[in-house]
Amino acid sequence: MKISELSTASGVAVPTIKYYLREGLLPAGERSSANQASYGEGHLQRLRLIRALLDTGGLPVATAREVLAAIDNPDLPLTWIFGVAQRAISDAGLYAPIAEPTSGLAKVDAFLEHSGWHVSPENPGRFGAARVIDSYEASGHPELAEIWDDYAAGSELIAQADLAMVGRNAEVESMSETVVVGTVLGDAMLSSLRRMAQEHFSSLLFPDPSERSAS
Amino acid sequence: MKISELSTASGVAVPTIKYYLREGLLPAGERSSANQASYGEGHLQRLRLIRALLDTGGLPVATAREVLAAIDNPDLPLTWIFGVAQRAISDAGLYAPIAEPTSGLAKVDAFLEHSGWHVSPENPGRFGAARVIDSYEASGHPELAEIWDDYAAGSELIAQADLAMVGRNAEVESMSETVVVGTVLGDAMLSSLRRMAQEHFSSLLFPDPSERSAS
DNA sequence: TCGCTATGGACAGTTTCGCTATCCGATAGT
DNA sequence: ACTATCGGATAGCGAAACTGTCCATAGCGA
Repeated sequence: MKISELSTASGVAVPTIKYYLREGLLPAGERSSANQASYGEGHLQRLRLIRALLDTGGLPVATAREVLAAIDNPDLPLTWIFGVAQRAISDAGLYAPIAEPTSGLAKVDAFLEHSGWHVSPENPGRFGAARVIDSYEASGHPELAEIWDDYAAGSELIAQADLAMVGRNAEVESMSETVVVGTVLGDAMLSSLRRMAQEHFSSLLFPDPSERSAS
Repeated sequence: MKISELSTASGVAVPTIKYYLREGLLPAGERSSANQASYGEGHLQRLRLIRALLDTGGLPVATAREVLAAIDNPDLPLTWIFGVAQRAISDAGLYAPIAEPTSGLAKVDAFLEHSGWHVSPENPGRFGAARVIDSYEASGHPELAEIWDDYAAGSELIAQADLAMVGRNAEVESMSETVVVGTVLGDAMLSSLRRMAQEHFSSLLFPDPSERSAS
């Protein structure tokens, strides 16, 4: 397969593929001569994975490169892959370490204490959650932090499902890829499900006769 | 308060405040003369809300403008505010309507059918979830769709908490603001909680003696 | 009152990101 | 032999979110 065929097969424009090659997201094809390279099924698969991470997962290109490098590294244990995937989606400033203690950080740590969750201090989620709580307070809506326990209960279910997936077929070769895709796309899935569930319960709480009264 | 004082009080640079004024995120100050305007406590509060939506919620400026306009409109019923907030965080292409049926869309609809969730066809979450499932499949990891039920159960808990918050104090004046902040920042909160819960259950499943063995 | 500084407003410039377009010299295929 | 592609390198583009520069004017201390 040459680059133009890879392009039509994947739906990704040729210059874009060249860009991904340059950026190291996609490994180079097998060079058959000075100006000819051939790409295989693996390249097509990789390209689809790239688009999933970028389009659906919303990762920046630079981050996708790191994640893909982690997938390609066979020496990384699976538990590390989880961490790599986490750090990847936590690239943004939201999850960056917080230097000095804030009110939100204290609340997060208090929760970790009483819930018994075993979380290291540098977990990006710890900083992200702290920042969200601080934002609740800064924007004048501290009461939003009250629903923390229900959020945590939901997250627990979800994370257990995530881990169960790993535990079930930890031997599978492509497991690290599954972990990455699951972690990266999982956030998008959750947001989508929350939107739907919100509408569902909203329609129960506030039945609106003017809209979709009969199903 | 003049603009420079508003700047130091909020930590937002003066040119940035001017930018927000231009973009209509922040209402103009009260003009006292041709080159003097004074800003009040409300402006400071609004600025903090803006930063929460942009920085923590990750909204683009244009979207934040729409959300803020919805908050400012006293005629919108609370149930609509929910929809506005949802559409706001669903601005990206991920949640855009899908024209022709896809495998993912069929799976989402099948779930809605058997779960009894009452969700309108144009709910952005429906398209987002469908796209994620399609990405699972395209990237070669369709097994990830298996955890759907647990994800849905978690989302249900979370959405119920969201709605309970509204039901509890629906009379409060700033409720629409609370709904928006809660919906927009809720996604960030959830992602953070998921990161922490993942680490917690990961450490249970794969105890790693080399790392934080003693708490 | 004088003069310095700050102000509000308009507008142009900057940076980053993710592509996209243009060249170029070297084949591959006919 | 000749022309259409190919790969590779480099430059350019457009959106987004600021940031910097100007300028006429106004506040305010000396």
